[in-house]
Amino acid sequence: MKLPDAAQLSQMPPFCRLGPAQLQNALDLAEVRHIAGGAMVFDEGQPVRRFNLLLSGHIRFLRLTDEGDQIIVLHIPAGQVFGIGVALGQVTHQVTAIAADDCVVLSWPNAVWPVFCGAYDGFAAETFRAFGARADEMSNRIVELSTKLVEQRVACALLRMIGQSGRKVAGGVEIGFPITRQNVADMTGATLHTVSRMLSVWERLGIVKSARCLIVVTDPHRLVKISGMANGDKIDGPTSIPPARYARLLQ
Amino acid sequence: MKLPDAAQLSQMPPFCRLGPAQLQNALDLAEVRHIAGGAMVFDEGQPVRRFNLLLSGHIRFLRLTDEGDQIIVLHIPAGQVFGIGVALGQVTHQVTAIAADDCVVLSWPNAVWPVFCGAYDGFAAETFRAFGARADEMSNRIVELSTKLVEQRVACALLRMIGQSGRKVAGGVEIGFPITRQNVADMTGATLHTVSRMLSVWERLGIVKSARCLIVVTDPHRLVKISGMANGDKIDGPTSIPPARYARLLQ
DNA sequence: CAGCGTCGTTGTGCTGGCTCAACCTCGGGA
DNA sequence: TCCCGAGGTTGAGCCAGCACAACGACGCTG
Repeated sequence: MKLPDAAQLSQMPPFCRLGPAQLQNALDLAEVRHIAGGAMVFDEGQPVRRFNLLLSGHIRFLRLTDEGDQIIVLHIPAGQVFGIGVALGQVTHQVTAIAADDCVVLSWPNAVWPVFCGAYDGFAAETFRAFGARADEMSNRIVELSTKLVEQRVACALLRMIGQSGRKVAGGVEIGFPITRQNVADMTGATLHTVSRMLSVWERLGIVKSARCLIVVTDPHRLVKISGMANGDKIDGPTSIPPARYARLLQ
Repeated sequence: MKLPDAAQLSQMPPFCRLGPAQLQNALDLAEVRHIAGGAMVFDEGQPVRRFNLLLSGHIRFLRLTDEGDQIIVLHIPAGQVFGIGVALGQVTHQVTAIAADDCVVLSWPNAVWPVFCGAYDGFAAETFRAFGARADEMSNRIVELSTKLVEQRVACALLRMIGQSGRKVAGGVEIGFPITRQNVADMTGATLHTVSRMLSVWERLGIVKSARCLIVVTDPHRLVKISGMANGDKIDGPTSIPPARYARLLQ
């Protein structure tokens, strides 16, 4: 549980181009929090007072409905800023942030935000970029929820998680933080029961191997096939446009 | 079809705090496009070369799947910048932008972006803010798609549209741009058939009045009731937290 | 080591909304 | 004037996935 140092901070994308003195200065202004897995970082509706940087661990953004459902909107990996209502013009947090595993979080008061943005152009630019990625992920989720079957959505969710936080282990790639069937259900708009059945079948087929709060994908390729994404998602660059896409758009 | 002038530009949030000389300068650098309803502004997968400001009209962001489904991700009202891959670190457009009605669009080459951002702090800040709102909307959509029935989602979609682009008319509020049942279906992840049935029933109940490509909401209050949102959505500020929300989060 | 809470599995029935299908209505073009 | 295509309505049947239900397995705490 040693305190974070400037070297560690300089690894984080928004800070990577700062000099040693600036890094130390940023550290001096920061509050360090060690957050246990499952604990809340901030809650939907709370006023935004500080903005945060996740040094290590994983944060889950979730929304709770009046009926008691919880929906996992995003997972934040280490190295990203989050809870930046100060930049987004939000007085209160729009989501609840919960530590998926043990986390180390730096935070600064809102007033520091413009200082950081002014310190060098890269800071705001890097944050913009991270936000573009999050917007893309959300738009992908909307497309999935609108068009895909539960089975495909679960496959997409697993692939997304091993893509963002996968850890190579013997015989496959495991999801880098504790995850329950219920969590997967909360990500895909399905029920615990359906997800459980699905993983059982996939385990029998040798596609995944799972245990309590742990999922290892042993055959990602087959999962991609199930997920039904041709390749259009997440791969950037000049992709050729499949003619079928225009079925309804053009006459 | 007269050309836009500096006065018009100064109405737009990202430009509202610029002086006359700066406005004229921005205008001089801009390309003006008049886009007919239904025409494409840019397409998913195309390289990002310019960023845009919508002077008037409405833009629809949509995604097309390989199966030929189209999903409407967002509607952009006049006054917002869009297609700013240059800021978000995106080489290619992630969505297709189509004019919902006749639009006037200003656009600038990517290289101008940092110039605008440097010209005054408010430009980047205002764009950030607009992006925060879009992220909120998408996160709301994800929650809706995950937890609500089609009927509630359609009600939410109508309410969102009259909230963003509603026009007061005799006997209700009409959606401020042409919209088909298919469009509504594309927004809610439903089918044309289901939406059509639903609007028929609502018309009989006196909740809406609709015609070809037009929907007028005559009883928004009843629509809110159907949509099933207590009030948690879109209203900002310190809302009290309903205890039911913690049903599953706390033991 | 007993008790309990969390997490997971599996079976059974039911239903919201999709698919398939047929038909209607309006508006524009030749 | 007729035709044609886009948009809209309505009916019938079916099935993916949810609700309900009961049980099993692990790991903590006292």
